[in-house]
Amino acid sequence: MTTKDVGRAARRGPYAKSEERRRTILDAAHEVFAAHGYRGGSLQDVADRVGLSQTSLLHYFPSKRDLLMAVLERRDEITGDAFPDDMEEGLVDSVIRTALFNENIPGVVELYIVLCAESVTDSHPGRVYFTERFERLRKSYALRFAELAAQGRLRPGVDPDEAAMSLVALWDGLQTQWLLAPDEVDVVKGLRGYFNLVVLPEP
Amino acid sequence: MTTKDVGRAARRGPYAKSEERRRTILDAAHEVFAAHGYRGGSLQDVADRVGLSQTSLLHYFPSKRDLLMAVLERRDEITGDAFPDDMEEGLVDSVIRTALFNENIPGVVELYIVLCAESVTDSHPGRVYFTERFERLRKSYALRFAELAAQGRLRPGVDPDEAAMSLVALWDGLQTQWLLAPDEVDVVKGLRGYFNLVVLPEP
DNA sequence: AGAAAATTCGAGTAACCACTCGAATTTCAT
DNA sequence: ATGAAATTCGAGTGGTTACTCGAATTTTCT
Repeated sequence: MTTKDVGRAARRGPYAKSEERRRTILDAAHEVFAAHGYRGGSLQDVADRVGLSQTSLLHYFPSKRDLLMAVLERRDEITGDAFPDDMEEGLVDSVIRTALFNENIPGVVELYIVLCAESVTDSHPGRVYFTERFERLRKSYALRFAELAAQGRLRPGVDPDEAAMSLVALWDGLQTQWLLAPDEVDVVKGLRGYFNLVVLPEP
Repeated sequence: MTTKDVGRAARRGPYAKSEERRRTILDAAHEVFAAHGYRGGSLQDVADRVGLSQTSLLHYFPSKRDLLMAVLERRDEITGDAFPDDMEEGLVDSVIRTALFNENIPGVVELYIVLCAESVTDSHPGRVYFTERFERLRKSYALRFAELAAQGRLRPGVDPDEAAMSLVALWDGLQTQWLLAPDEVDVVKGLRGYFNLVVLPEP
């Protein structure tokens, strides 16, 4: 007996392919929620894409809400959102690089934009996630802007907290417009324009 | 016979209370779509709020899609969105005034933010509305920024088109964050900050 | 090999969805 | 007042939803 033998319960871990299954399910759910939103997307649709019965899907994620939360967590892993504090890179370069990268993954952007706005509706399971995410982002960016200010590289009169809030807002808003009119809206251009206004060139 | 008498068809207009009914239905639908989104909101919910059967509701708006379109049209009427070109007032004052007004009507803002993002999903009936709205807004603001530029009141190096795009994006993004954290986010403050960066004070 | 746990699924549930149909009731111009 | 149109609704229709249950199958550990 390798496990605690209380009674006869011999707990066994998940089987070999389990983790991979979970990942393919999450990828499918990512697509579905991006294309139809949380309320508009169905478990059946997700199951079909994986080639699994809906019942089996529910074996891995016991409810639709759980599936959504797992998708959001996975999104953080993919985009490395959990570690935005790579202090090696400057704020500006970091943001622009990410924005450039996002141009190649409209699906991820779509998921984010769609679920974010949907989460402000009544009792949406993603609400806490996005509220906390925004708080975290604002704090993180405010810190970076404050550092720039300490180096005299922030335009006088600009408040780091306000700049952080505005940067997040601008970025999201640009992405929304970009999704609706990819040929007319340039996210990176908009962000560069804002940085040019707010942060001064190195001395 | 006051009408064309082809055959015996005697068309009669809607009854007296019809228009008022339509308006109360639209108000209820506005609430429902704001609270649950288009896909998440149900005709039954709307009908219940009006105190009408679902069938009667469908007499006024023959489909859910029609109801949504009517709600969006009504939104334009309420906010006077159809006439953004009140040239008497400056761009800055006009935007700030509207933003201040919006603080008192979170429901209208919520409807806008929720449906806008939802409209980027597959075959959403509101997609055309929002795409065109953004185009119109960008063009209108670009014109106003260009006017400021002609007066030497636009910061050198700022492109009017880009400023218009960014203003719309910033505004929407701020509203989203405001809905999720009303006490921490100040839409007007953010907009003022942007204007301070972009437009120069009068000579 | 044997047994238990993990995985799969078919069938079903109860609720809800947008929408239709046919018929009753109310309004209103004549 | 009367007849036709506008309005209302009850009762369905076919479909989908998330989710449950019980049982069969597959994997893995001993």
